[in-house]
Formats: sequence, C-alpha cells, structure tokens
Amino acid sequence: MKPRTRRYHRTRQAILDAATEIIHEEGPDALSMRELADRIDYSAAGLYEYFGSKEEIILAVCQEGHQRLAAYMLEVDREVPANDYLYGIGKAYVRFALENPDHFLLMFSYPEAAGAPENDEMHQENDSSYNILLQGIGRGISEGVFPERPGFGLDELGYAAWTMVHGIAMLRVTALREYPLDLDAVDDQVIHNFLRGLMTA
Amino acid sequence: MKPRTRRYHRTRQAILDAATEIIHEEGPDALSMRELADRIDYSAAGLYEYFGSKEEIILAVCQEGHQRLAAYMLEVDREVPANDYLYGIGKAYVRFALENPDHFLLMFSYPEAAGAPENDEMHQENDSSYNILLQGIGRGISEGVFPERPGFGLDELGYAAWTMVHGIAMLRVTALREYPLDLDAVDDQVIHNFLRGLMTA
DNA sequence: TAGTAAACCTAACACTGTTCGGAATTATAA
DNA sequence: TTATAATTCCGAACAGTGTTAGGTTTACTA
Repeated sequence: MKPRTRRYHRTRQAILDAATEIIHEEGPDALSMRELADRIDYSAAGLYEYFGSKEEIILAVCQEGHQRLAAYMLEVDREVPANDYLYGIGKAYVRFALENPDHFLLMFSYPEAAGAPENDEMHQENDSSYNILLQGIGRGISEGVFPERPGFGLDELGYAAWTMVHGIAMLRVTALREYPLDLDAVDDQVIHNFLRGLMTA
Repeated sequence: MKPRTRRYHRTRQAILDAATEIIHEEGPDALSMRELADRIDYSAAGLYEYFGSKEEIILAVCQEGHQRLAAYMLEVDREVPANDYLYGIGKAYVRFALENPDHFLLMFSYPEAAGAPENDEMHQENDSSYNILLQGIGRGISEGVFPERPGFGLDELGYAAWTMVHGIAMLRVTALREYPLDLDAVDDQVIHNFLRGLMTA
C-alpha cells in the first residue's frame, strides 16, 4: 500500500476516533463538523475529502460500534455448558450497552449501519453480534440442551433471545437510565428464566 | 374557564397536533419551528408564547404518545384468563410501536417524558403503560396463574415482561424495520413462550 | 372609551451542514 | 532538478436551524 493511501486511511480513522470521542463525552447531538475538525486540526470543509457527509461519518461510527459489540460477545468464555455460555452472551450484550449508552443508542438509530460495509443483507458476515448469538443457540440445540419445538427452530429461538437482551439493554439506557436500584441481579434472573424456558420443552 | 385561556389551550393543542403530524409524515428530523408555525399560520417566534423551546414541544408530544400507548393497552379485552389478557397487552404494546414507529422511537429517546407532566417519579400515575402491565401481572399472581418465586415477585415479573415486549417493539421499528418476512406469528410464539415460563414454577 | 396586558411578527444573531474556488502541498514525469 | 499534474486542505459563502429583542397589532378590562 502506498504511503498516500496509508496516510489517507489514518486520517479517516482519526476522524472516526474523534467523532466517537465526542459522542462519548458530550452525546450525539454535540457532534458538529466544525468541532470534529478542530479536534484533529482540520477545517470543516477538509473532512469532505474523507467522508461524503456527516451522516456517512455517523454510519461508520455505528459500524465500528457493531464490531465492538461483537468483540464484547467474543470475549465470553466458551468452555462452559451451552446455557451458561448463552447467559454470558446476554450479559455481554447488556454490558456493552451500559458502558457505551450513547453509542449503543446511535447504532440502533441508524438501522442501515447494522450490516457490513458492502453488504445490504442483514448480519450476513460471520462475526456479527447476531450471528454469535445464533451460533450459541445452535450449539445448545445440537448438544440437546435446547429442544427445538415445532415451528420454533433456530431462527425463532434466536429472535426470541435477541429481543430479550435487546429489551433489557434498551430500557436500561433509556427509560431506566437513572433508575436508582441495582438491576443487574434482576437481569440475571430474567435471562436465567428465559433460558430455563428454552430448556424445558 | 375564560375564553382567553381556552383559546390559549386550543392553540397549544394545535401546535402539538401539527408537530405530531410532521413527525408522522416526515420523521422527527423534519420538525422545524418554521414549518411547524407555517402549518398553523403562525410565525416561528409566535410559538414561543406557548412553549419555551422546541424541546418542550417534543417532550409534550412524547407525553401524548405515552398516553396513546396506554390507550392501546386499555382497549384490550379483560374478560379472558389472566395469561390471555397479558398476551393481549403485549401485542397492543407492539402494535402501537408498529403503527407509530417514529413516535414510539421519539418517546424513548426522551426518557424524561416517560412520567406524568408534574411528576418526576417514573410511571407513578395509575394509567401509565407500565402500570397497566403491572396490574395485569398482579391479577395473574392473585389468581394463581403466575406463581411468585423467591426473589422474583411482582416488580421483577413486570420488569421481565416489559423488557420482552419492549425488545420486540424496538427491534421491529429499528434493526428489523425492513425485514421482509412476517414476524407477527413469531412474536406470538415468543410471548406465549414467555408466559408459559411464568406459569410453570 | 382609555389604558393595559396578551398575542404576534419582523429582523437579527449565532449556529448548523455543505459547496465552491483557489491555494498549498505532494507525487509523478521529463 | 524542474515542470506538470493530482491530491489535500482551507476561507468564504449559502441556505437552513433554534432562539431572542423590540415593536406592532389585537383583545380584554375598568
């Protein structure tokens, strides 16, 4: 790769990093092209050499967020029973949301950013967060931990699990953002209750 | 009530209706003070006689949304077994989100709008959507349909039910907004599966 | 009918994302 | 090394935003 394109990619990444930083520090509304440019010693107009619009920058930030979310889930220890592993997956999903609330909200405000860069089909790449979840459930099925019911196969089980952890994560970063009591313990029970439902046919 | 204050309230409501209309037709980003004023034959500055800021208008729209959501849930037939009633509650929650996606998303982007106008404690008024859900679960408990487990009482059951329906609703208006297949049937199974989990101790 | 308060608008301010034209920098070719 | 070309970058401007100050019109009251 030529020095030119390498420098180009480095600047692109600097823009994305600064944007992520602003979103983390001051929220998504505070992200303006001029402040973003200031942080990396550019002018606002200069950014348009690297991104076509502000929306493109936000979209790229969202895509990075989805990768980071997947990274959270890949860190989970797999050397445990399938149901315990799935519990870890769910907790990782929620933990990412709690540790990056604005980023998490942004990711799901731009649905078109959910997939891979050059792929309009949803979650088709292998290491998407949804695919990791799906593989965990598939493992539980093949190990006989989760019995498949008629009309409630892998896809339906995956959908059910996703809605549950996503509901927890979403509520906790929006409506329950300031909730004073400890919800982690309740989350545990909710997830375990769900998994128990899957395990008993 | 004097004609003056009556006219004042009518204008206030006209502003909120127009704002809701714009959000429904063109999305929340298209809501500008000038277009909003144009729709009801005012100038942008004139609106500030009725609301302190654009955010106040959005907040009021969100509060109306929460009331409408509660109305959806109050329409559900109560003359059925407790578990069937809760199923109806859940479906009503999701149906509101699907029929008012932008409004629904906005409501949960402004967490401070979740409660009553003069009440910073969450969901304290009786006919909030969450309270309706909670009462449905309470009925199931008192009728012996849902057994209370240790450390998993009414509040925890309510939280669990809320996260589930909210997860379904949220995913379907964001990440799965354009999903081609029919998810209503899957939602049925997911909700029923959840309720079955509650019914079996 | 005179005086007062409410309602409303015009004009402006500071900000936003974006574009245009040219200037500075860097790479390529002679 | 020098001339040419391409890339990179910026200042200035444009149309739009929410908001405010000041003044004018309207409506109510005494």
